[in-house]
Amino acid sequence: MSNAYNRPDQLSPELRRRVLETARRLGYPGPDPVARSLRTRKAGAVGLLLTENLSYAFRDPAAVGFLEGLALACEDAGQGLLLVPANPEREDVAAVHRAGVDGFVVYSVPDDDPHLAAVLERPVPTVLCDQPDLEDVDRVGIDDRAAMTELARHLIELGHRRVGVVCMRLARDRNDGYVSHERQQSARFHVQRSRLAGLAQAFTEAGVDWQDVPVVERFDHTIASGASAAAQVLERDPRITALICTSDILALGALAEADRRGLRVPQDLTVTGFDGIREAEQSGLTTVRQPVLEKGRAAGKLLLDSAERTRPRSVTLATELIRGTTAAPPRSAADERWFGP
Amino acid sequence: MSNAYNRPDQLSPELRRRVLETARRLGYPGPDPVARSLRTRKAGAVGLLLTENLSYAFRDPAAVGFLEGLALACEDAGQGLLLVPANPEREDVAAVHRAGVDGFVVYSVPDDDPHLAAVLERPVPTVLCDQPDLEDVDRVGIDDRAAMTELARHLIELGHRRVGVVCMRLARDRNDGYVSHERQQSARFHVQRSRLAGLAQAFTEAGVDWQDVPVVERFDHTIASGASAAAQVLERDPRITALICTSDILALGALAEADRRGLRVPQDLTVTGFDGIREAEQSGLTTVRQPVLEKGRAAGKLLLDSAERTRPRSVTLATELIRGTTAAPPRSAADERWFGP
DNA sequence: AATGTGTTCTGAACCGTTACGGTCACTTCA
DNA sequence: TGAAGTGACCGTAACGGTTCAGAACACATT
Repeated sequence: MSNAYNRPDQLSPELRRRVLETARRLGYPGPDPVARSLRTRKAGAVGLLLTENLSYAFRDPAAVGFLEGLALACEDAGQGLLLVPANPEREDVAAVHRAGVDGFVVYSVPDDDPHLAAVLERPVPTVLCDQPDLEDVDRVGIDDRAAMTELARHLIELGHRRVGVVCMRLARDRNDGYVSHERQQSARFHVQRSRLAGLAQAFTEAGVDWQDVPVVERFDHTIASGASAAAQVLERDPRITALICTSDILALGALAEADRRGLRVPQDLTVTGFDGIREAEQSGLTTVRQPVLEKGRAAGKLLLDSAERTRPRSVTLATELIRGTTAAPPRSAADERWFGP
Repeated sequence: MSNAYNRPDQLSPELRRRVLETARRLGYPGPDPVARSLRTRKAGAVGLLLTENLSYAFRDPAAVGFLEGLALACEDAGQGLLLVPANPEREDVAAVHRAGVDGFVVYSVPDDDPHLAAVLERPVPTVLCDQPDLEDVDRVGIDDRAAMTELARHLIELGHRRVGVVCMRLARDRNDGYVSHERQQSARFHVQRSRLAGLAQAFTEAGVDWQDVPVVERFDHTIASGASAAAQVLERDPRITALICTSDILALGALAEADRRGLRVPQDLTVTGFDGIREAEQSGLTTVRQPVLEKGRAAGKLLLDSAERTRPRSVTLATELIRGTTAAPPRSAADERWFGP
């Protein structure tokens, strides 16, 4: 039976014909993929875990880029890509347990995510993306911290000393508002933690007291969130000369808010992002371009070539600082800095 | 064993503890999802078939919107979403056979696609999207033909009579160039066929000989393709006053080409699209907005509520004509029309 | 003590496939 | 003619769960 479908060379054409003929007559729909998977111990698919509403992945251009790269790698290997429905609100890990896959890619989830723990318990290879190094697990990512430090130094060189920060969700709980120093350091999202640390380092080195820098967090990663967060920063300290956002999406919101307030960018206020999505570069934002597609592809390859080399392996991709329409701080602000307020 | 994990009420806490304890000691990784699927006859996932390179789905905003909606529906139902790697070049149907899913959504593939045939042979519910009605299969889509007719009438009202068309791939073979009348009618992609038919009807009714209207096809669905196709149309007949594209992506390319040629839009040339993607509406394109997200969600719901109602069912969603920066034909062209060239 | 009732636990059948080894017929060559 | 070799075909045992019938046991009732 099996041979008739999958191994035509193992039997005579005559028999094969006969088998297929009766199969059709009996209404046999062809070998069952699940049973086959059980027997061969291969699901023919890769699982993707992202702790966001699944649909979010399609709204964030950076995530879409990552998906595209990952899909590319899967396609090359003839593997399916299973999007695992992991709702961040509910702690329902069942979906992870039920996923019939040969391996997992985990994309930017908090360190303490129960879904992540569930994935690691499964006896299949796993690749972590945008996560800290974990024992015995493959990893792919960028040097968020160094990239952000570079961006910060660029601003510092231009003369910016009074800055504000808008960042994404730092942990699983919703905390829309100011971020304490403590919360910054104990942030559960590796990416956000690293980026903030990079900023803190650069500005501290430049003699700025990081404690005084307002950092505002938003749970939802949308342009609207970016705008409202920017507003909150500007209300706390209207005299900041640069608004650093930890993602382009947030930065686009900040741009909108600046516009609403009649602030010219970059003359009155410099805004920066992170990721290098198309919309951001089009709008002239200063940002860090990271190879999201390449990241996805690398994650897929790492997973699918699991045999290769000694594991765990770690891939760090290069980033590039995009100098958009940044400007020196406005005169008044610069003067203030030199002569006091 | 099974009970210890899934049915805690069926056994004493003491035994459950003991079972789990020894399981852990033996390094048992928890129930195997594939074996469970085999027994329960549920894969817990929905398959998505699109005959494009998988990664393409993430590059086309309309497709991304569809995916988002579908993902939304799957998430609600706690189902995974499996992207089936179906390469349009190779006729490798194996991936369809190997997909462990409880049902399929098929998104805009040609009528004669072998992958589609393979899906229909599988004994699982299926929902077709942007496909013609098929016996015994659920369907969701829009009225492409009527929508395009409406758009055409709008142009006709403005006075456009000399138009050109840029369309997407009409069949599985690559045919970058002019499209014969015959090829138009026998197009294998339902969506493209319907849109062309809608145009033909409206313009014929307005007294335009459809045979004279240049229609140029492009295999790849990219902005660059749109631009080159627009160039081809304009070379064939530089005096056209409106360029109708069957997708926004192509239309964006046409806009770029118009710009390159120094043609002002819409004063010198009117350009229209189809889909209503964000970039298109931002650039003021006249287009038909279709609810892509809703389409994906509807497809998912239809599939997941398979029990409900009598099948097959058919859902047709509403579209909306977006009147962008269309203009009447330039004077010269209008004059020509009245007084001859 | 025998019977009934309810609970906890055990064992076996089944899901549909593939891998493997064995049977059998038939060819080849000494 | 018989032994060895070849290839086609077939039967069976897993794969790892879930489910369900019924065994075993505890306890209450007559």
